Amino acid sequence: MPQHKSSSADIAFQPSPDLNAEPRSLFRGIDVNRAITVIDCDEEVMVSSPNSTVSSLSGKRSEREENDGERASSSLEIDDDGADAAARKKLRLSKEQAAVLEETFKDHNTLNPKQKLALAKQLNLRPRQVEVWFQNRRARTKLKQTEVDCEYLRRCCENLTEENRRLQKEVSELRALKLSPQFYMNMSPPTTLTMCPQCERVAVSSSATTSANGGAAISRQPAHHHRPTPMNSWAAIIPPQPLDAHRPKT
DNA sequence: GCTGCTTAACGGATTACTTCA
DNA sequence: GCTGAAGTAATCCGTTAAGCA
Repeated sequence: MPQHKSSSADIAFQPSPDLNAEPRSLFRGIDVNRAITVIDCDEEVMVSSPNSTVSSLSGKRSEREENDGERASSSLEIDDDGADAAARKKLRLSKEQAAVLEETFKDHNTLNPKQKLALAKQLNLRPRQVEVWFQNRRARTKLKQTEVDCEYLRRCCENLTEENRRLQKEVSELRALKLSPQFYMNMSPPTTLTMCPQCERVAVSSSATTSANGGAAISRQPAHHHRPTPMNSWAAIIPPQPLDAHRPKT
C-alpha cells in the first residue's frame, strides 16, 4: 500500500519532518565514484560506476524519471546485432553509498521525491537507483520481521502443545484416581470454596470443620460475610495468564 | 568452472489522487 | 455539484540476474 501519496501539485514537497534535516555528517565529504564518468547531473546522466550502463527505460518509468529531472542512462548500448548489451548491468553500491542509504533509511523508510533527488545527488546515483534501493530495503525489513513473527508463533505453538500434554496427563491421572475405591475412602468431606462478593476474599466452608471441633468451630469466613459466592477452585490455583505472556519483549 | 547467497534492477499489479467530460 | 472514466504517480510484490565468496 502506498504510504506516501503526493499529487503532482503538492509534490512541491510537503516537508516531511526529516526532510529538511541537514544531511548527516556521513553525507559530507563523500566523494564516491569521483573517478568515474560523472556528467553534470543537471544536464545529463548521473552514473555511479563504470559499469552502470544500467537502463530502466520502460515507458512508464522513463517518463517518471524525466519528471524527476533526470534521464535514465543514455548509454544504453546496443549491440551490433541489436541486442541490448547493457541491459541489467548491475552495479554494486560502494560502502559509503550503502552506509548513507542505511542511515537515511533508519530515519525514514520512505522518501518523498525531494528527498530522493537530494539523496541521489548526494551519492551520485540516479533517483531511480535510490528508489529501488529503498524498495529492496523495505522488502528486506519486512522479510526479517516475518521471520521474527514466525519464530514467535512457533514458540507459542510449542508452549501450547506442552501445556496441552500436561493437562491431558493430569486429566487421565484424575480419572484414574476417581475410579479407585480408595479415593472415596480416604476422601475428606467436601470442601467448598466460597468468595465473599464484597471483599472478594475466599472463605472455606467445610462440614468437617464445624462438626469436628465440637461446636467450637472457628468461623473460617470473613466476619462480615453476607452470601458467599461459590468459586471455581481452579481459578484459585491457576492464576490467569495474559495471552501474550510469552511474547518476546522487543 | 560451479554453487549459493546477496542484492540491484525489472515488470506488473494495486492504490490513491487528479482531471475532465 | 456529483459521478465515473482515464491518466498519473508511488509503492508493493515476485522475479531475474549480476557480482561475489
